[in-house]
Amino acid sequence: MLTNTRLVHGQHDHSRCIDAALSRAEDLCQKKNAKLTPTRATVLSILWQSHRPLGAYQVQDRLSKITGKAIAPPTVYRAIEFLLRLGLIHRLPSLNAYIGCPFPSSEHSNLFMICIECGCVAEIADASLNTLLQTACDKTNFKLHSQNVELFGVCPQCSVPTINEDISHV
Amino acid sequence: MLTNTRLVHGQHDHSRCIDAALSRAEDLCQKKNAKLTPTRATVLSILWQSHRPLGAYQVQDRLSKITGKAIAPPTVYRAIEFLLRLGLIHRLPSLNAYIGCPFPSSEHSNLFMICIECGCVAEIADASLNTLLQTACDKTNFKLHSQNVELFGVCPQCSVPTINEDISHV
DNA sequence: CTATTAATGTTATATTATAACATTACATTA
DNA sequence: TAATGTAATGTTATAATATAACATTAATAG
Repeated sequence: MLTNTRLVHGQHDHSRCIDAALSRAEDLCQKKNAKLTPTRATVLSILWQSHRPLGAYQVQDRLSKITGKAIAPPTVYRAIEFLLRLGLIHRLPSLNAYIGCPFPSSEHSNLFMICIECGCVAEIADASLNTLLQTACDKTNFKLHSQNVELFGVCPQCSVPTINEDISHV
Repeated sequence: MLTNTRLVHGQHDHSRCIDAALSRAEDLCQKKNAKLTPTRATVLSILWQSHRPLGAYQVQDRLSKITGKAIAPPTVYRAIEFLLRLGLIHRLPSLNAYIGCPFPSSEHSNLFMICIECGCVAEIADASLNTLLQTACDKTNFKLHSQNVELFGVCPQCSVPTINEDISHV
């Protein structure tokens, strides 16, 4: 089971997450002959600032602040579309929000664990789950193409009773 | 495995689906002491006109035509909210659309098979799947509250090569 | 260098959803 | 029955998310 649960749900040096994500993105773009332009790279890094997803207009705000100039929605949505196509980010439909993908080049199940307390999102790629979903589809002759699995609940950090509501891990 | 796959993916007397849904709704409202007002009942029946989900503004159009008067968005969203709360309908976040629930009173997995050809949506309640999801969450100490599982693919009707593109089953 | 394509900028607008407040319907009970 | 409270609906305005359409600029290939 491939997952970034440990990082998302625990204290860690997050700058390494960001660096790794950008480096993976560069590799993938090289491989696929796609251009990771400044705008696209910045949007990706914005989506990696934390393990919480951001809405397009939150990205817009940050992008605008970083570049120091006004950014129109299409700019953001184009970058998002590009990153989605390459599998570098995911859209979480139930949140209208976007988040960096921790393992963009591996086959995975688009399974997200969304904390309803702190908003952090961990991703899981689980073969046995995929198999089971595939089996359910086979039974009814449904040809599975893609999927979106959103699990809502409380992450380990948030379910520990704390004095000071520390959510710095996300 | 509880499912309405057979109905959704095959020819059937759809008026019976509608009648059954409304009858279930009446029972549930009685039990829960909730009022199935004309507006709410009409919205429910609109969402049961086919096995394809409808957007809120599509519901608005139809409700407006049925009642012969202008309907404002809040009216529709309130009815939808009521029906969602009772579990009589579901929201499909990836489609911004709503669909009647075929088994509102049973525990189920909110698992949807969405046909990318004809748009029909079948729902499945599968204990083994729920167990597996629960297990995955347990492994990472994530306390699961609710879920949304959307499977995209091609339904059996649409994957049969046909001469006349018959999608009357949905 | 120039033609072509890809990327970005710009303006406007579509689509989905909700806030805030007014009014009406309905039930309870004084 | 009148007064009261609550639930439901009506109404207006607007927030939040997303895209269409067209203009401009940058990058790349021939």
